[in-house]
Amino acid sequence: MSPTKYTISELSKEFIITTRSIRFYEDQGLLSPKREGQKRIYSTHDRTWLKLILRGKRLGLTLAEISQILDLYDSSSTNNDQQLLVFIEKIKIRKLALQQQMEDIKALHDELSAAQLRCTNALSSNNPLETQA
Amino acid sequence: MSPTKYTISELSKEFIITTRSIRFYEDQGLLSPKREGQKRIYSTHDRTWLKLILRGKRLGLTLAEISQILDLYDSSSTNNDQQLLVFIEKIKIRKLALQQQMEDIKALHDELSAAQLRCTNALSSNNPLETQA
DNA sequence: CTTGACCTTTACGTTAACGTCAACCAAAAT
DNA sequence: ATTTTGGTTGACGTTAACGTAAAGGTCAAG
Repeated sequence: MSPTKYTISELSKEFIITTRSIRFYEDQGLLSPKREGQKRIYSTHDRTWLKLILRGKRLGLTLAEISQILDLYDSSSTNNDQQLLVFIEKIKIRKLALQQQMEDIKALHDELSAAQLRCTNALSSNNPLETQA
Repeated sequence: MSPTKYTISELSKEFIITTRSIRFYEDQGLLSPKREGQKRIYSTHDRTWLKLILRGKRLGLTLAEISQILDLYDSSSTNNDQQLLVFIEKIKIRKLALQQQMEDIKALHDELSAAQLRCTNALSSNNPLETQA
């Protein structure tokens, strides 16, 4: 069974980040672990949150943006219609940005594939006589 | 016909970035426009390069990473097999990172959709005929 | 001629996201 | 008992990617 509580160093090892980073995320309000005495104790929820943070980072999001997205995850607990509509709008905008990023990735991936092909074709063993640009 | 030469301010307007940024990219070796006297003159090639730079930024890449990718685009002009093999490896690694990013985007997108749904469902009075994008 | 629009270089300032100490505490191992 | 291990809070340092003047060159229009 996977553990239900984690120390800061356990998480830092699992995700290969420094404890400094984890504390920094807390400073910025992205995490709020419980304490046992002085020591931080992370729940599975905290761990999930951390995973989401790191995924956001891989996508090039700033911590501020990630924070906003994390807020959206809890948005359904709001009972204020006005707020809900705001959330829905924010979500739509985020999804559009992701759409754009998806297209960017596809384009870049295709171009890299083309470059890859040119490289392999340019290898002299495959192409003993040609040196076309 | 679209122009074949651009001033720095034309490009800055077209892509909605500052001239400072454009000059900075040149400083970092990502662009090398010709000069007419003192003034920078950008070719369509430079413009394309700039587009690639901005796309890289949208993907959260650093300028250093973008620079390396731009190098890969020209890699087929190399005639050194050893270098070509290095390029091919680099391209593979880049493509793997893109793959990871793609998965991250899909996951996040799905989760946002779920959150979106929870939000619409949480709206107090049912709007029975409401649909969404 | 001088004003204004656009361009230039040089250089210091700023923000985000940590890195890197320092000085400390507290439980566990030797 | 003391060393080791792992944790804590400051607080200052660092890097990337620009922002923001400062100080000036050029060229057409008024």
